[in-house]
This record gives sequence, structure tokens and C-alpha cells, in this order.
Amino acid sequence: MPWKGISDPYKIWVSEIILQQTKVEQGEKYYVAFVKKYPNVADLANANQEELYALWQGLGYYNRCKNMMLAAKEIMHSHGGKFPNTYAEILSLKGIGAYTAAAISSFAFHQPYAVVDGNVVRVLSRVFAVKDSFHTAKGKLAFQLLAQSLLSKKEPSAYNQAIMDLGALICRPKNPNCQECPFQKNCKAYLADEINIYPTKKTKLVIKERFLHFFLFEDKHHLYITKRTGNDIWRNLFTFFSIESDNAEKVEFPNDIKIVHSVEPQVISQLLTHQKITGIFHHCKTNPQIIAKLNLIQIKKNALSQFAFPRLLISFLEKNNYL
DNA sequence: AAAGCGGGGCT
DNA sequence: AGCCCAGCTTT
Repeated sequence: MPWKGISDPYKIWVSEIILQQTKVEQGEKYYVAFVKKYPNVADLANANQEELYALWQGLGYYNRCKNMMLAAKEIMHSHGGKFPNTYAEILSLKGIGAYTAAAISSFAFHQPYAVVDGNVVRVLSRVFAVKDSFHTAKGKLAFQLLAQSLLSKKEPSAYNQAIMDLGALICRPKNPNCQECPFQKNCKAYLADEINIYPTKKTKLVIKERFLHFFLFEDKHHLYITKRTGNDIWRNLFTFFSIESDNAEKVEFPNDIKIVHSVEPQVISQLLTHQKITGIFHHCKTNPQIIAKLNLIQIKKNALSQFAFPRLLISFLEKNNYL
């Protein structure tokens, strides 16, 4: 790598920013071009923004170079053009977070700050069987403290480089080379044969789409409803008799329920935290046998407000002037 | 805590 | 098509 052995904090900074969310192979030529066109902080601070963006073209995350220029100007104005050498000052620069501040202060200034990036998280989570996700505040703190406690205070630079290399080359995301890993005998994940569950993923919010077909039974003065039970949404609330389907068009309904085909079913959706509920309201022909068979509750239309309905039902009732 | 920000490689 | 990756800022 072209930045190998470099001690200039500016060039280390450039390399670290380029490598954020970017593969080494992809970033290399950008790094070479960048330090050639802008060899130092002053050059970057005085850069033409159009040219800077042009140089960055294809690399993505364009705020990275925008922030670098802002930071370069800040270094010129507040630090006399000399790259700051304390963690706090480095961290305060635009576009530099905990990882990059630790990387620069350890690599350029040999200060004892442990880097925590994706590689480090992977290594530590496996070796120490850390199940907290780095994407939570708790997990972030846990990995930060653990990494800092392991850091070699004598050679923070070598330590940081080593643990990231271990993550990149041996303790890889897929097919880690545990046979050649120096920590094989100490790795809790390996010993438990649980390499594949680490690092714990961010729990992505999956919005499940559900289709509830409601069957509306009524007569002149009454509606027929049911109380929802079971471990599902709207427990203990009242709705029309319903059947769930995997689509809005078709539903398997009992043979003895007669849909009023002259009335198109009404469709209303409601977005919940984890579910998108689509209600399809079918107007049905009512007869006493079905009411009894489905064990429906007869309520007076002028007493609807005494019952707790889900919002989706309220919407339907309001739209149709029941409420 | 979650969204937004690019692009490329991998499955 | 979805997931992941040497992150940070804004909301």
C-alpha cells in the first residue's frame, strides 16, 4: 500500500478518509492522485472545489472530501497550518470520528488510542464472544473499552495495525482462517464453534406486510363485531370478523359467507412499527345463523363509541359515516 | 436510535 | 436482490 511507512499525519489522514467504507484496492489509486495533487494541508485548503470533486469522482460518499477541505481550512486558521497532534483536537475536525481520530493519533503521533473499526469489532467479538451489537450505544462502549484495555501503550501504532490486519487477513467475515490464527486456542467463538454468529448484526427493522380481510355484517340498527384475542396486534380490541390472507385480492372465506358483490371491498392501510396492515373490508349479507356460528357480538350503531377499535377500524367507520 | 450518504464485490 | 464493507454527520 502506498501509505505504508508514511508518518506524515496529513497523508495518514487522507488514507484513512479514503479507506472509510472503501476497499483498499479501490482506494489506492485515489490516494496516489490525491496526495500528488494536494501534497499538504495548505494545498487542500486552497483547493478548487470542482477539481477536488472531480478527483473524488467514482469513490462515493462525497461529503468525505467536502469535509476534508473544511477541516484543512480549519487547520490553517486554528492550528497555523500544522496538523493538530492531540486526540481531542483531531476528533473535533470535520469528518473525523472516533475511528479516524484514533488511527491518526496512533499512527502519526504514537499516542495510545485504540482503533475500533469493522475489523476490530469482528476480531474482538469472536475472541471474547461479545454479543452486543456495535450499532447500539451499549455495544459501542463495550468494544471501545475492551479495545482500549488491550492496547499496547508502548506500541499503539503496531498494535492497531496488527489487529486490523488480523481482521482483514485471518479473522475474515467469511471463511476465517482459524488454523493460522494466533488466538485460536483462546478464541471463545472458535472454541464454541460459533464463529458464524459474530459479530452480532444490527437488527434491521423488517416491516412485515399483512392483509386482513374484514367481513362487515350489519342490519338497520346493529353492527356485528368480535373481540380480538391471542398474541397478536390489537389484542382485546374490537374488529369485524376477519381472516388473514397473503394478498389483498383473494381470501379463503367460509362458504356460507355471502359477499355483497355490488359493493367493491374497501381497502385501507395502516403502518405500524413492524407491520404494514392492509384491511380489506367486505360488505356481507347477514343472517342469524352466521352471526351465531361466528359468535359475533351485536352492538347498536349508535353505541359504537363505547367500544375500543384499532385505528384502522376507526378510519373505516369514519369514512363510512358510522362514527 | 435511525437515516442518509456511493460504489463495488460477494453470494 | 440483498448483504457487507478501514465511518461520520445530521435528524
